[in-house]
Amino acid sequence: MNYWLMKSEPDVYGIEHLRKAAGKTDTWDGVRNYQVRNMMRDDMNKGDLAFFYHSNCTTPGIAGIMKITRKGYPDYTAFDPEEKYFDPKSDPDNPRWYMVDVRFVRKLKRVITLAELKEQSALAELPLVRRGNRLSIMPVSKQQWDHILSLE
DNA sequence: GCCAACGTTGGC
DNA sequence: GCCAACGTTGGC
Repeated sequence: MNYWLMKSEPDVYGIEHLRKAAGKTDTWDGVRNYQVRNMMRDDMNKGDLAFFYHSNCTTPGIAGIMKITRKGYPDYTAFDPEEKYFDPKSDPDNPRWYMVDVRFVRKLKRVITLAELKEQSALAELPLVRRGNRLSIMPVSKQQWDHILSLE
């Protein structure tokens, strides 16, 4: 089983949106980055756990935990011209973009802030805290996962 | 709102 | 295949 960190802007889609979704489950769609696409398509599996990270907001940080409930499958929002993330180059017969399904597990007792994560030498290798990193989904090692939870 | 960093696009 | 221009991300 793998661990992940997944970013979203809470003004657009935060952990409360997921908590209130039907079945507390939703699609993680709209990813239009090849590196992240590859991870969703090849490496994310049903049963994996992921941190829900709030980005581009007043206090960026980890807000909760979710579970992957469906492994990577074609992101159908890419096929719909009405969708914000429509991509005419993604062919339903040869999809360019993938998504996964996620289910709310719980909120953390408090948001573990980016500033705090940056102070942790144990997390120095986490892409999130590395300069210039732009991955919206990244792998988290078991050691990093446990360390982050110990901060809660 | 600024801007550094980085990915993508497209002309050549 | 190079690389300048452009667009996006996301912290601050």
